[in-house]
Amino acid sequence: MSAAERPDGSGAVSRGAAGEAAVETIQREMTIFARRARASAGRMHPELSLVSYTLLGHLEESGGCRATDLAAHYALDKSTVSRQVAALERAALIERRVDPDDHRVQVLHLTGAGRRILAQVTESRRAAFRERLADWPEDDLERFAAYLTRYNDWPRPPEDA
Amino acid sequence: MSAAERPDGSGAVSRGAAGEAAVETIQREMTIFARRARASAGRMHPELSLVSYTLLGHLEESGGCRATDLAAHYALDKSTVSRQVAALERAALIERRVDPDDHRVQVLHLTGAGRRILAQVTESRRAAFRERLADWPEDDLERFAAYLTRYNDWPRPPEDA
DNA sequence: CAGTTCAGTTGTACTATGCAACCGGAGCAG
DNA sequence: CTGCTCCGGTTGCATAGTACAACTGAACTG
Repeated sequence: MSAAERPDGSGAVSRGAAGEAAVETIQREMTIFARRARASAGRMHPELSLVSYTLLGHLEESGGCRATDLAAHYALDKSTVSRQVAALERAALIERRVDPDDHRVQVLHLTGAGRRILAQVTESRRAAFRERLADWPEDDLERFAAYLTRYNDWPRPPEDA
Repeated sequence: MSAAERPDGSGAVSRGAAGEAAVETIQREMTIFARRARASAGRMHPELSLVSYTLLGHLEESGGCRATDLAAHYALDKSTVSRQVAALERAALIERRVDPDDHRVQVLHLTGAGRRILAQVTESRRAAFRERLADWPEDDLERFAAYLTRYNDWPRPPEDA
């Protein structure tokens, strides 16, 4: 049962042998990437771990949010976020502002230093990517970017039928 | 200095705005993927963490090797590998055979159970990837696979000129 | 006002990891 | 053979990141 064993009308196309091989390759390469990413996640930058970087990035995009939002968005425990936030605050990269409307809430904001470090790390990462992708034709870059986006855009929000 | 500031003849193409945006997207999506992979690496499978899975896979491919080889290949500390190996042995997924030629060396081999679990985890991962990629056209799968392979194939071996 | 809900913190435990120190066999020089 | 060194592997720390559970204090609800 190599290919057309999908009688489920799920909208899926049947896979030929080539498609199966491609899925296999994607799995393997994603695994390799995940392992490497894991290995370098801590030492991504002397200042910022991958998680901290992500949290800071979220604060930048959102223009400030609550720790609980971060936890929910990234499927982290609130205690984990609490400690990460504490560390980032200790490093003066973020600050907490108690929400005047709800004293339980602490809205997190990037500080100037936080914005600076975030930009710096982003730039250093961007440079690394740019170098790594330096000899890719522009067409391939755009297709690869689209594929990655599509890959990550899953599971799609359960588009309530 | 947005684009054609690369007077270095490095073989790199100059990037237009679209190419820059694509690099940016690739960076962002790879970061997202890395974060998710990190989050699920431990609970990838009740039996096997991502690292254990990788080590088992290497043993399968290589048909047995030393712990030091694993450490070198995956840039892990030998102590880390030692402990992982100990756990895998405890779980009876691998066995050690002292090299008769060099009593310092323990050649690691998959056991039957190890092979079975590895195959099972591989299959379960493959099924997950298949589902995730179910509605991708075959052409896109193949291109995506090729892009990922190319991406991971870096830095290339220092092709001694 | 009392009970409940919610944001966040803290205590505890566990896993993964690295570094450094160590152990024991192997190989080599004399 | 003896002694030194090299090397594979283990073990003792220390650290980071995480989760779970219990707790604190504020806010909402009836």
